[in-house]
Amino acid sequence: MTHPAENPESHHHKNFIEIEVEKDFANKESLQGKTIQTRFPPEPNGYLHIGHAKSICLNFGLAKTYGGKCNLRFDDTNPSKESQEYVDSIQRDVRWLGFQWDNLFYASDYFQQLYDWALQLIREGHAYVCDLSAEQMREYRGTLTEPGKNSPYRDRTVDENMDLFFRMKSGEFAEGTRTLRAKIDMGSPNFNLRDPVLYRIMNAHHHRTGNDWCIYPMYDWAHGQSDSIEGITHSICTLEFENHRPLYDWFCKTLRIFHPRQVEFARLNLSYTVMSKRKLLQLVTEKHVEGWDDPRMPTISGYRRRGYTPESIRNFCETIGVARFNGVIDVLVLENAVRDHLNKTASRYMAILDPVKVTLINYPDDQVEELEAVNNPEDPAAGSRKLPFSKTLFIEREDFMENAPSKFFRLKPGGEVRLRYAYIIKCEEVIKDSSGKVIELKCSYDPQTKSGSGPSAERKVKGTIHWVSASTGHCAEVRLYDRLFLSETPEEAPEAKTFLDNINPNSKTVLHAVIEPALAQILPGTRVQFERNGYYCADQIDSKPGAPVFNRIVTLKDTWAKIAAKE
RNA sequence: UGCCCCGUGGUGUAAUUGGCAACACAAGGGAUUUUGGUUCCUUUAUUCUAGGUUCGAGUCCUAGCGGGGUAGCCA
Repeated sequence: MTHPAENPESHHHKNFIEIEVEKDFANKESLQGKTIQTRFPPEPNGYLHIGHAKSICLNFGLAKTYGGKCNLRFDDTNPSKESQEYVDSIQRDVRWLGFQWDNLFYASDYFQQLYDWALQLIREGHAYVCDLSAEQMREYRGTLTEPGKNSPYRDRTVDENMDLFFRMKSGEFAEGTRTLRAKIDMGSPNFNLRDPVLYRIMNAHHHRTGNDWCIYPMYDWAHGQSDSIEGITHSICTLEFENHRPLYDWFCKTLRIFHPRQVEFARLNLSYTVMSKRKLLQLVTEKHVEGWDDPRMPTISGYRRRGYTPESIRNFCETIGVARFNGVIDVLVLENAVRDHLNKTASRYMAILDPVKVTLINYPDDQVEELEAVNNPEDPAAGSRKLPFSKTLFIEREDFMENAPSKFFRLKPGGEVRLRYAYIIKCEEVIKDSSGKVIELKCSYDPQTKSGSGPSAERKVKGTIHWVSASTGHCAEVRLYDRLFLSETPEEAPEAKTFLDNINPNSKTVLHAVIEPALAQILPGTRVQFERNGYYCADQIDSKPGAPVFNRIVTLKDTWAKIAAKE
């Protein structure tokens, strides 16, 4: 047992699981001389989401903190919902998050052992074959207030059970006609102990075992024993399995096998986000989004495509902590985590999303200047680049206001503003089309104020705006993503509505921006900041050489929007 | 309605054996700034309720209230 490594990069305070783990290794006889062994146990029936990231960080983090090991184990006991595509995507996502498993296992690796253990249970009088239909079984199970009734098949002899179970395995019976059940207590206040089903008959092709089996173990029967086989010391799972713990313990005890400790924690809930795998699947299959990796999806692959960094997701998981209280985390916390990381690492560029033309009336017609621009003020090592400047430019439409409030520090008629890394300009004339829309601003520039050219350039004006030279600018597709749901709690839909009714119809906006030349050469996957606007990622799939397509990762904080909203 | 779990600023998480309730984010105010970004300073605000044990309770006990989970041959 080693002690948690001093980690200077985080102000980590121990969560309750770490405290329990430390206590266990200090006190439990069975753990002496051992190191922690955890596992991340996804079912390959969908893509991983941000909630899984919490579990991944926890399980791999625990192993790392205490010098132990963490396995990746696929809980593949229900072939009707699982596939190799999901297995592959899960491995990719775990690696991308920055974790490497010590062993790769599948619950299906243990099907034979599980079967043998079932035989042991039958032999020792702890399991029986039951002929009740699913509906009958429900009736026999009882209700919240009434105990269940014993199945009429509960007292079959060992020989009869052995024979029937063997024939179940041999494919002699139709799906749904028989189950193998543990013989525990139909009167238990805990439903999980009312003779739970261990095996059901399923004539399904399994992505790994093919057609070897036609009986498949239930979660409860497979999970704890898989943990036991792998020597898992701490089996971390979410709160909804809390009521299963007595059963988990019963199996280990009755089978007399290594007994891991199940510890439950609260799953992640994010505001404005759905986290249920079933609902995420529905969004994909019904085409409300463009796939599992749609940048609006809370999947790991969605965040990756969107441009989130693994570091920011790990930091997020660290920030939110681990507890047994079921709360909701504000998505802002996640967004802040990316901003925080990207602020330090992303190079800045000029891009105009909604251009308006600016003509500098006193600037020489054919002159082009190469201006020096800092790539990242937070990181001197990022260096600088040249920015072409000329008579005709584009600025952001929202950086000009004809009747501006006093606190508006950008361009207005007769007003001055600095063009970042360039000159101070003054708006002399506003040109509009017949509909009244501003189409051009005629401005003068002050030649004394060229950035970095000495004391005369130090003149202060209230605002600085970004710009792109018209002659050298490129055009690029930009996708603006907003939250997928309008409701803070999308799963809570009013009567006769579903979470789909809470979808934000404007969660994706595609536009064409004017970008500075350097930005046009950016490699797919690169994350950049569009100055004064937000962080963007050159899409890995749709970008072409010299023609990047940008996904907005997250906007910059916008204090002005807050001020303007107050007016 | 049974059983299990959980209640600490607006949100999330801390608080050695019971010993000055703290950290982050959010919100407000200010400073700096050639990004209304970043950074820095600062303010507001917390133990669900009622009893009990104790010199002393967020922590222990009892009751109440509130929230969540649970009646798949899903995981």
